[in-house]
Amino acid sequence: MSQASITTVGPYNPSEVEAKWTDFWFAQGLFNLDVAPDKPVFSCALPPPNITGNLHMGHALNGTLQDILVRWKRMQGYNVHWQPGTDHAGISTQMVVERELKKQGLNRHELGREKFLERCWQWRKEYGDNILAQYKRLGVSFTWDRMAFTMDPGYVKAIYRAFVILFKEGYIYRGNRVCNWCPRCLTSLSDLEVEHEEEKGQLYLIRYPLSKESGGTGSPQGTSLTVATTRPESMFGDVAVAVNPADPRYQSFIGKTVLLPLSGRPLPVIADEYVDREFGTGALKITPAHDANDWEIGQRHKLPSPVVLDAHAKLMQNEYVPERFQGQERFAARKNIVFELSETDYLAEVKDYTLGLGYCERCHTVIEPYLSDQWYLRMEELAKPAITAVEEERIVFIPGRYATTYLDWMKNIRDWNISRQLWWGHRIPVWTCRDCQAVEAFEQTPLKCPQCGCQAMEQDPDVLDTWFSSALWPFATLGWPDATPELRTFYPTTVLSTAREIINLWVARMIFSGIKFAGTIPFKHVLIHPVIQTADGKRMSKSKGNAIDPLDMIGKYGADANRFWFATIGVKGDQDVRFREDRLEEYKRFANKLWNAGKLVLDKLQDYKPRPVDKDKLSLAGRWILHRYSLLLTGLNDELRDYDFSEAAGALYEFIWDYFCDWYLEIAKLELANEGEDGQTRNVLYYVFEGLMRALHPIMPFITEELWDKLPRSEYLLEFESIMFAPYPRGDERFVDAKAESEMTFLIRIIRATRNIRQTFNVDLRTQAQTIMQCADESERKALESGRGYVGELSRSQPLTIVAETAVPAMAASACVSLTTIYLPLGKLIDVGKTRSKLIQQRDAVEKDIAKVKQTLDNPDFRKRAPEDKVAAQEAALQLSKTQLQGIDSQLKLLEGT
RNA sequence: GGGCGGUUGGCGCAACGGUAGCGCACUUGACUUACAUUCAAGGGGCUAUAGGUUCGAAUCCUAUACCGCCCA
Repeated sequence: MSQASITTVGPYNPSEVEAKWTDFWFAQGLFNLDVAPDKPVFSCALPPPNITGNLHMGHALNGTLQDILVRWKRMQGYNVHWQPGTDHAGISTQMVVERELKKQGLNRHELGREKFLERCWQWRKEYGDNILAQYKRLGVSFTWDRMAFTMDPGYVKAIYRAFVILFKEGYIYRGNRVCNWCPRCLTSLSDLEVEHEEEKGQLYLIRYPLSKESGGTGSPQGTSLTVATTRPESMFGDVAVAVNPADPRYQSFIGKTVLLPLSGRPLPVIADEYVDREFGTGALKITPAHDANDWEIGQRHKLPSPVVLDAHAKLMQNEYVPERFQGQERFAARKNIVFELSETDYLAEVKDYTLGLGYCERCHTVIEPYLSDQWYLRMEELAKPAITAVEEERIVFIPGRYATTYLDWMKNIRDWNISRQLWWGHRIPVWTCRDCQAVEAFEQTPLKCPQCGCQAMEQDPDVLDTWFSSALWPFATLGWPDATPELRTFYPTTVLSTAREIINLWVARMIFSGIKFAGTIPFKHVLIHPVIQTADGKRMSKSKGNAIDPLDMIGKYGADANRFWFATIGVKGDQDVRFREDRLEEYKRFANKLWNAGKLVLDKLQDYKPRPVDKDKLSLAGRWILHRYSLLLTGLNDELRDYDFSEAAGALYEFIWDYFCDWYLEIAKLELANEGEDGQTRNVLYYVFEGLMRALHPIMPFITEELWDKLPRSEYLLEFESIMFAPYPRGDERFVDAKAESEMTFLIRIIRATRNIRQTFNVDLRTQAQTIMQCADESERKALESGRGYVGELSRSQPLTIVAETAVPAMAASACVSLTTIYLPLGKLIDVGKTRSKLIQQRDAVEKDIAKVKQTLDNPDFRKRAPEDKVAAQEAALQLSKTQLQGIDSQLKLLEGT
């Protein structure tokens, strides 16, 4: 684009600039993949967002952090690939499509499987890429031409390959057991898709009378065993009552028979260690088909497991359920059953009780434990290498504490239910022969039964858990199982950045899948970013209506400002961060500040041709800013390497605003007005500002691209089509200059102290005022002399006298900085009382310092045990404070004379 | 029940064993030729509580309290 200075007035307008560069980047195809084999590789895979989803704060934060790394590495000359794409999200998508259907008065069963899937695909086409367009607004530099979807043909191939491998090796098996069932979604769920919450409920104490055969009366008035349950509606599925074998209360019951209330069915009383004697009455009804723990007990005691609740959680029509309750929904049934129990004297007591309930993660329906056939993945063997990979730190979590989260789960791993009773997803590639009952997995639809050769093969109706497919994401997107150049180049990926809630759900599964299928770990570093909460520390949720839409914020403050905020969050701080709009306001102002600095710089660099800085001809301010700048760059590269995003952002903010704008630019204006041929100011100005744009670019890509585009550029830099390919700057050792640092810091303090005096006495900063600086210390005085120009101008001290000793002027206001005393002979402007209180305030502060340092130094153990340099530092501090105190005292004494 | 994180000026956060900083808010002054989305100056904190380690603790250890997250 063109070189031009900025002529606009008024504040920076991010939306205009951001739209312009988005268009440019895409029009030029700058984000397309380039498999350059000779460059070092940096790759990462975006956690594929759900096709039903919209960009939320977590996505925006995570996307920004990855983009910062990607842009930084790209500028460092790496061969970069950032895999984008979306996830078909079985349950969620099916839910939204069903909701759409419902509006039209339809349901999926009326429509049929094939038609329903067409609707899903239609939905995917219409809305599936919404979120990617939203990501675009954030400025993320995905490898856009490698967009993937978990139902792309190539991806599907990977899934079926993986499944068949696992099946043939015996890792996948059919299991009939109690699983988590959502009666609304009508599917099973894995343990991780169930949310546990506590709720106030009731504990029902029900009498199970001892049968006549066992010596009871068979009625609730006679001898009975009182069992405690939170779920009376499941009682018709009871097959036993269990007590703890060591419980003295129930010894006599063991082996006897009790009768199931309302039904009369006899139940054995069994003894099992599992029963907690403290819970309820210590007697537990056993319902194997409707409780996971009861299932275990039932198995141990070889008990039957009658099913009494159907897939919709309604009481079944079978011989176990009394007719009058059949077809009742579980919660209605509970009410009715409890009512009848109390009417018939079976109900002993109802207690308030806080119970832990499982809810479907997607639709928040209470989970029903349900006995059914499901496909399970045997986990123990698969988990082993995935555990050692993290234990041996071949995979490192950042922050490190999340390795514990992962390891705890992996070490207690249970088999994974991978089948879902859904239609949208990857249909389980297992066929059963209707003739010979052979069961086999195939990558492609089999033509005939491999056993008997008949053609009556029937595919399993269920689909795979979505996480089974996303577990393959880092390599399936690169072409696995084929040995593509992309797979060879970009696998394993460098880093994965994601939210902590999916460490087990997704990260863990990618790790064992990567090791199993791609032969090695899928990534080296796992970044876990914080959760963004509402301003009052609540979880953002669309249904609660308290979620902040990042696109609104981008519209209001600009993508750059939002990105900067995300960078300040980083991954190393708290595990939760509160959303505060004033932070965005702050970074919008920061962008504006930078923009205006750019305006000034461009104005001063009109007709400028880039030239190297002549180090020997630098002014103090030039040396100082180059020193600061070099430290900044060295720090930035270290911080980004260590994933210290917030440190990097903070350093840039401080450098740009506090050093570059507040001090250097002000001084540069003075120097430019006065300097001659050899003057280095424009060289420094250019060198620092141009590099600064590159340094900031990964965090704020838009504004930096715009300003950099307008800057004059050397032949070398002109070769780059965009700042995103220009080299990331590095600190230059030659510019490190501790002396410039200390001198400039001293001068800044002098200027501030002088301004302070003037403000105290209402001396307008626009008028010049006579100032005397007295300093007996030679090196300090020399620094003052060399900075005379800056001090005089920036504190409006004219004429400025610098002396070793002076007779103190009458009626002067004063202040001490280090070993220097500043006097402003203000004559009648002086308010003696004010001056004195000001001095006393300073004196108090210095005395406090002295007291503290003295306390340390007077401690003999300190001198004995503390390292020498610490002792010396304390002594030096004491000396300095003492000198300052003398200065202040002598001024106070003079004041008494006036 | 187990694990983890947090508690620092009014608010949100830094400070990674050596005299507690930043932003917002607040007070005062200034439309100074890049910027009032700005500039200048200022006030405000015995770092949740109780012990301990150390010459020295916001920082390390142990309890307690409260807030929050994850797993069962």
